[in-house]
Amino acid sequence: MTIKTQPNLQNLSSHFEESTPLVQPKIDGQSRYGWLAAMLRARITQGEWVPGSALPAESALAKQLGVALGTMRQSIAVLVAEGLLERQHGRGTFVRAGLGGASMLRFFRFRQGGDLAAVPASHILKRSYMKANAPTAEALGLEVGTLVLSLLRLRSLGGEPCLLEQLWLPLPTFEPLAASDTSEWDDLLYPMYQRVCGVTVHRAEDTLRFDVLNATQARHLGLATAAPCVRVERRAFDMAGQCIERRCTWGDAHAFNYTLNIH
Amino acid sequence: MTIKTQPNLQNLSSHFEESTPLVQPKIDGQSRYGWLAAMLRARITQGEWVPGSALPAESALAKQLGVALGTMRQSIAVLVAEGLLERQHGRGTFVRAGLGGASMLRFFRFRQGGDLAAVPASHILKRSYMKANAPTAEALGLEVGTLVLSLLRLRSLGGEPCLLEQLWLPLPTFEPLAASDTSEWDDLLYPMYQRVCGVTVHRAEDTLRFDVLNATQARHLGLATAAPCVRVERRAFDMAGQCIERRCTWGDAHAFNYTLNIH
DNA sequence: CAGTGGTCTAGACCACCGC
DNA sequence: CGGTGGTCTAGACCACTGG
Repeated sequence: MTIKTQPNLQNLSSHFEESTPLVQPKIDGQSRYGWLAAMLRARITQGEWVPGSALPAESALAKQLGVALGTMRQSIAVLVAEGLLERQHGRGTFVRAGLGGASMLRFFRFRQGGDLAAVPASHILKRSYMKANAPTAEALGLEVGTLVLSLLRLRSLGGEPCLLEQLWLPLPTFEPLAASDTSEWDDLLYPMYQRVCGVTVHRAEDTLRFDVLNATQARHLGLATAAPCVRVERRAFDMAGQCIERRCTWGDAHAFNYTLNIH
Repeated sequence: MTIKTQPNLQNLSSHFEESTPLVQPKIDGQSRYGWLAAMLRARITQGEWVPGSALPAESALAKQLGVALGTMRQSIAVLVAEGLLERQHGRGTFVRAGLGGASMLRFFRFRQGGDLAAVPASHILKRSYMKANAPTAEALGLEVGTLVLSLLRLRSLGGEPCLLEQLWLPLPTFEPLAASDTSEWDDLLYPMYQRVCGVTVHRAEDTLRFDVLNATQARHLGLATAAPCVRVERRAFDMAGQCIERRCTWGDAHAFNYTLNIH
């Protein structure tokens, strides 16, 4: 006769009053690995293990939660597929550090000298508080008119301007960026969001459109007014799925170049 | 003591002289499921199971090949991830029918009346034999100057032209398309490739660029000469990874709209 | 070397499908 | 109902990493 052991929930009662309970009820009809994955997901998004750090060994987790090793592995595989975790043979299972290479350059061919991994220099042209208009409010899940932090930013490669960006960031999360000296900022924003504001960008959604430059945009990019451009509207999300950045990027349409695979 | 059984290779010797041997040597260092996947892949791409048909049950395959069920499942999972197979709970494991919804419309917003799944009507403007130029030869893996079949095609939604396409197809594979009445052709080419030429389009690679229309293109699309457009260059591949179509598609840049997710 | 994830086994039982 | 894929177990052994 086979005795089906029940998962073991002890040692998990130290947290309470969290937004997502760390010990979740097993929804009827849900697989055990799906339920394990949901619990791990909650513990990760709530910061029990910070991005870049290692989880306990799968064997330890399996024993702690009272499930078989294979089941534990399956639940971890779910989170790896979601991009939340990363496994390294012989080293451990790690919380992913967040998006690094989400460069807008992926949509353009400004590459000079074959340097595909070049990071364009960043120059903040303007920083201001601003009332959210309808698209920004909708993106960030705020009421129209809520105060947000807005940035105007020019990115250059080899001294040549290539991309113009406007960003809208919710408060008070990004309040730390309102005071610091913009000339000291990094060329990459997302690692800085993490370091300065404690926000990890885990996923982004980019929408591409054709557009023409207005006079101000054209001046910044060194192009003619009404020159054709590609406009990328991005929404970036943290690990909990909350949108924490709206961004519009403009680049010369003649430099546009993007390849994708269809399966 | 544990006795490690050796995989069983009997009942697989009926084919020989194939381009990829159905019974492959197990490369040293390769996992058993990787080796099983390679053998299944060869049997699929060589037509042992035609697209849309079912494979034997995983339990039968595992027994036939002398491996544990879990190992068999893992090898099938590889091919599912590659898009070669599709599993349906309670029904079976099937060879995927090929790309159907690879419409170029994904890049444009011509949708009228919210009908997102509308298939634009197809009209063949021209069909001719042509010597492959450098880009076409490179794409199809032919010598420059090799004869290929070329098509000029206009796609319309609600009577309004929206996309202009030129295609280059290798011979003799697509010879059957050279004779038939083009007014009888389907609106979707890929299912027709499969039915008429026995070619399954399994994967495609699309490269997007900004361009302007020449006079002829503009006339067909009902736009002005030199109007801004987006040009999509596609290479389509069969199950064996061979490029079997080169295609250029032009559409109004103002209708361009594409969203992608970054992880 | 100890500790990690990766592979593989041989079972059991469950959930879904179509007849 | 029989046949399919999906879940889960409790082990064993392998391969990689780092001190």
